[in-house]
Amino acid sequence: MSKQDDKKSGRTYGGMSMEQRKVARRQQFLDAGLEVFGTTGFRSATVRGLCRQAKLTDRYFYESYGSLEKLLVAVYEDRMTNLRARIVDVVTIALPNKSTEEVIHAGLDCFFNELEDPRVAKVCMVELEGVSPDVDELYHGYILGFAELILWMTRQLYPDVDLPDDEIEVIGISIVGAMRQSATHWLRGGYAIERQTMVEATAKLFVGLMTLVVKD
Amino acid sequence: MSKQDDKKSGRTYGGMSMEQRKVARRQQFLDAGLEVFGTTGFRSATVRGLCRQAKLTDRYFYESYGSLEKLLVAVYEDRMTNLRARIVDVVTIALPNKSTEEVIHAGLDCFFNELEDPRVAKVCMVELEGVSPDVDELYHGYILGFAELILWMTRQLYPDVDLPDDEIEVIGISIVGAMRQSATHWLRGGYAIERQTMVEATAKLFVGLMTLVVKD
DNA sequence: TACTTCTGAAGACAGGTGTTGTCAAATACC
DNA sequence: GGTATTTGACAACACCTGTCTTCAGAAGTA
Repeated sequence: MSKQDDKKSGRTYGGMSMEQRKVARRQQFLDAGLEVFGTTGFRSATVRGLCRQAKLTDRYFYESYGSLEKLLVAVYEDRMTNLRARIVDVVTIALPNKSTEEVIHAGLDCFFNELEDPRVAKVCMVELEGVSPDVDELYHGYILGFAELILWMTRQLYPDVDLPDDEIEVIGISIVGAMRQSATHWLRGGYAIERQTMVEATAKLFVGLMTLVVKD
Repeated sequence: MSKQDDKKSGRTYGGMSMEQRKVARRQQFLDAGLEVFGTTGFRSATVRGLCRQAKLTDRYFYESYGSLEKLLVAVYEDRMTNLRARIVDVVTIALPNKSTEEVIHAGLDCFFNELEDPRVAKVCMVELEGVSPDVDELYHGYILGFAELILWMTRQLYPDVDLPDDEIEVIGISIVGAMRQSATHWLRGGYAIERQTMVEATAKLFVGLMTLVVKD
């Protein structure tokens, strides 16, 4: 109540304040999580192995995240917000000037570009499936959000699409699934396919769908 | 070497021969596996819980399958061969007489019909992802096979599609991904969406793609 | 009925993991 | 320099799971 309002003194150490050390450690765990979950996979991950990777002690892991599941979610959300933001950037820049096909190509190229890091691809495309009910909820929430993002972009291009709402939702989800599966395929094949090819193939799904829907 | 060639005598018990009892037990585990993996999920499954569900002892589990992973694969392959066979049936019957759209609708309706059992949907759509490298290999082999099946059907309808091979492969995989994701969405929503709606929405992906590819 | 085989329940054992506690060394403040 | 705090390594503990063994009783066979 007097001078120090914080219960924990929080003095500086190693040239960093308490707060700085905490965020640094969180970042270390985030990096280690991407490495471990993105290579060995979540299922075989252990707290000890993760701390070894992060070069930190178990205690800090429990202080920072508390469970492997929470760290997994943190890593996922970190990369997904990044991925999403980049796509939104690219597309909103392309929207006013470019043709429909060019916008689609730009968005997909951005998508596959971000997933060219196999660890990111693994964490964002496959590792979250079936971990726990909570994670499932969050994961499919993101997928739905991604679908809505795609639908929003589509409406920018074709404001007069006339389809039942539930069908539109399913179509959006399907497209996300298509992107997910093709990205997984790309990853599993060791990125042997050219990114250009991935973009053009998936773009055909978009374009085909749109020409169909608009001409309806 | 004399009369009994089998090392294990294999006499009858409970009115069944040794062989009969073995296949019966394998089936019991298969059923229990579908139930456990399809509801609680593979990750939280244990040998003990599975045996309780199957009403059999641990020993028979190790005799019949040996590991949860092998049982999971067995359950998966069992349902997938069934699913595949039904779709092939429906489509090959529809192919000569019906229009393209009708064939696509018939195939998709069959697909979603089979997945209306939530346990089957869960096992076939989500549970195999990221279990182990071996299972991954097998799983994505099936996905690839499914993609090739779809491509084969497409060629029956449009023999003169002219696209690079690698693009065609990615497109096939994408379509499987679309079906997978929409089915997962359907499952997660407790089948609130009409099957009809699922079929029509995903059919638009097919039809759109084909009109685009053919008109190229 | 006597004997062999099969079954089911339970327990024993080892290995791995999450989690907490201990303690010496490093670092900062006075 | 002396003292308090922070850190890192490691051991300890409890728990769960896979796996194998034991053993009494059921079911068939002679």
